[in-house]
Amino acid sequence: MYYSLPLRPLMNHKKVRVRFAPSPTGGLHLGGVRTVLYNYLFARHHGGDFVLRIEDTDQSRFVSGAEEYIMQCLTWCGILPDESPANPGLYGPYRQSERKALYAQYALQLVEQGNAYFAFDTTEGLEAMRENYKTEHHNAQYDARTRGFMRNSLTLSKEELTDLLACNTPHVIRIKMPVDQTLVFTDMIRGKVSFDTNLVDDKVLLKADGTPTYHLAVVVDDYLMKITHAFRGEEWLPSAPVHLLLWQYLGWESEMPQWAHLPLILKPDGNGKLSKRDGDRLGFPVFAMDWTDPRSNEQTIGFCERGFLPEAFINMLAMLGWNSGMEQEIFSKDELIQHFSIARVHKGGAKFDYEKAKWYNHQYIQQTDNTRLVDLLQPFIADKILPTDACKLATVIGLVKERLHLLGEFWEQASFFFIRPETIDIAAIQAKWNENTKQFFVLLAQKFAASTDWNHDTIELVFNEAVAEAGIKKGEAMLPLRVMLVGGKFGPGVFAIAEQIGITETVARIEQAISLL
RNA sequence: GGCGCGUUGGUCAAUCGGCUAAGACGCCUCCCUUUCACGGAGGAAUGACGGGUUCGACUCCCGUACGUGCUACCA
Repeated sequence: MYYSLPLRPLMNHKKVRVRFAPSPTGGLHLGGVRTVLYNYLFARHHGGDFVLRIEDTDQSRFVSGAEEYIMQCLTWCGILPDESPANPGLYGPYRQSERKALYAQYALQLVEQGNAYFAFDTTEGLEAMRENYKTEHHNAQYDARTRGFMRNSLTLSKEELTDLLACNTPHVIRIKMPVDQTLVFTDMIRGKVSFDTNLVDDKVLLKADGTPTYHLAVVVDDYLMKITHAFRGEEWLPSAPVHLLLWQYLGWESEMPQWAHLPLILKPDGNGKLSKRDGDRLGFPVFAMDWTDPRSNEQTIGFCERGFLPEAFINMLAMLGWNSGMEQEIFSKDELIQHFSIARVHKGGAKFDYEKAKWYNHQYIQQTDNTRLVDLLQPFIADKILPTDACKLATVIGLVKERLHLLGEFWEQASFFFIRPETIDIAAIQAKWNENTKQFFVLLAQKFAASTDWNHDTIELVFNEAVAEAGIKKGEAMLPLRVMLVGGKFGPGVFAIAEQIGITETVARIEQAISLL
């Protein structure tokens, strides 16, 4: 038997509605943010709604604070949902734990229709089955081959079943996978995908505690919330036939959303999908924002706290698995919305490249104006900069921004503007140091101290005069002056630095350096 | 093991049968800059493999290899 669902046009008369449905179990991963982003871009592009639904049915994995954390991340990224637990629309509640009562009726309906059944097997019973029926070529699973040997409503007599149910014997409801069917559906990214029903197991739909598994919950919720397009990670592809069948069995086939299974984000080295551990191991963030596990108190750094601009983070993520087809790589959020199309999402997984991510951030730092950078920089310098220095911050940022890839690098690039360097690279000065240069710097300090005008042009004029009077080469003095003021061989133009730190401090740093040589 | 999905430089990727295969990151060289960076110019580096189909294949088909995902009363 061959069964297929027709592909409906992408743009139909219904309003586009998409959802992001995370489990509140911990930090929000790069892949998660990208899924949100693609949902958001697709919804905005088509003038549709973007819904946040919290999939918190598994109490054993629930982590307190995780939902609030997810909202914070979305807020930081600037990709807020139109409907969410915090901002309900017409299709609430938006937490599965609050929708618990909804699901059982549908599972029961499936049992009545003969598409599902009660199963009373214990953990031990299931383990025994997996052990007994596995072969060299097949893993044993709960399916047409094995369900006839298990304790379920297909094998139990009517009386036994009634008794068991009457005694509230713990049980689950499983879908009854049909035999010898080929299920075909059209994925928006992958095209036609097909599955043999004989190879899919009888997934649990309703758990013994009465909560639905993901399989039942997505279908029911997507239906009730009128979701038209469903994006999720590629790891869900193997269970798509179960969901397809559920839409069909529940009689909602014509309402089924179009699926798009997104490619995975892989680790930069080696193989496998990117995990938090890879970030720890290779020294880059994996979560959008800092996450502290309430149980272990383990802290994990986020892109935000590492010094990424949200626009850069979003831009970088958008390009990881999607491409506009143009040469342009820097896209504002509005441009992303305008150009995004699901047809241009890649099929293959993409390795995450932190260097490229930093390059995006670097680009955004360059094009962000200094006053906004002053605000963004606050968390990174609040404990370092005196309030009296705050006014010159914008100027300093303008001077050093072109060498920043992360906001957190600001202090190492600019601390000398605010405080005297703790150590200076004496060796770099000594290479050019002799009695003549020493006399030059003594003279220079005197001239600086006597200056009335103090800006980079006048400073350079004074410097040139001193060079001429001392009879040395300018090249012999430039680098030592830099090292005296900065501490090392780096930083913006030396006269601009002198201007910013002021006459007194400039003279003091020169004199201190001379005394050390 | 089974099943699904994938495979263009080290990485992200363009190409929808005409390719002398874009561009970006990273790397290297040079210029600019008496520092570092920015900027500019250049360079090295790519179609997994084998069969078809075709006048012509990176593009289509098949096989193999490799990668990856799933194979829970987790999502």
